[in-house]
Amino acid sequence: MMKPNTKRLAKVMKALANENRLALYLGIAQNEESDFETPECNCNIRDIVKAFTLTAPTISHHLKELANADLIITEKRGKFLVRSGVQHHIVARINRDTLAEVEQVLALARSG
Amino acid sequence: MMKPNTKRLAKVMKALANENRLALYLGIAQNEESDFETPECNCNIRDIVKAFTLTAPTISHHLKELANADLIITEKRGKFLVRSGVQHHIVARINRDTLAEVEQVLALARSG
DNA sequence: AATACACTTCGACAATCATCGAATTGTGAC
DNA sequence: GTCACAATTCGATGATTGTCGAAGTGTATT
Repeated sequence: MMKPNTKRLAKVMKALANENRLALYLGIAQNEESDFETPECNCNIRDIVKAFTLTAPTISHHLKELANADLIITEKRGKFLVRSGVQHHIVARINRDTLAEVEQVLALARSG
Repeated sequence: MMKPNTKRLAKVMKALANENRLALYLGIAQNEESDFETPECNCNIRDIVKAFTLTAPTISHHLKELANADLIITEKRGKFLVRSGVQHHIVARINRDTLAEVEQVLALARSG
């Protein structure tokens, strides 16, 4: 079994080590599934973020951190439809490869 | 499915978010299996620690942090056999319950 | 072009953290 | 009791982090 890249893994863990950032990540996980592919989705970051008390700069910072650890993939979408309330700029989804990486190492730890 | 306790989970992640501490944790995982139950084991913390460049206080700090996040369980063992080179004070093993907790949340994130 | 949002970048600041050396405590050997 | 070694506790210190408000950028509506 390959020795895990602790440096890289630690970076991923660090990205999940902040309560708000973790909640953000899990929030994205819950929303992405149904909405990401549909163009009319109102599943942009904003919808998730509304539940947080953090300011926009902080959210932006956290998102960058998650993306930087390859935990999420973000996309800008330029569809504005203010009248109908659909105005999404950024959508995010979970990067399953990274998730799998982490799970693999943990499984390795479990079995010695 | 129960909403994950993000506060607690973030604490666990934080304990794994430092490269050295993560390596320590994985090192324990690798060693515990074979040695923890045998009384003649030379699988004490010291053996693992030898590979690190960190000083004793730092190791102690990291171990406490891991234990505090319920990631490992430590035990003091008072067996000294200096002649034969076996002198172990502390042995540690992985807490599988916590590991399972983490894996569960990640699985939840994977499946949306 | 002017307005309206959504988001990012840029300092700034307090809080937390990783690490160390020195001193202390604990445990077994002699 | 004393010696040797293992581990912890106690500051101290430099580095990193989470958060913010202010200012800037981009994009679409009017």
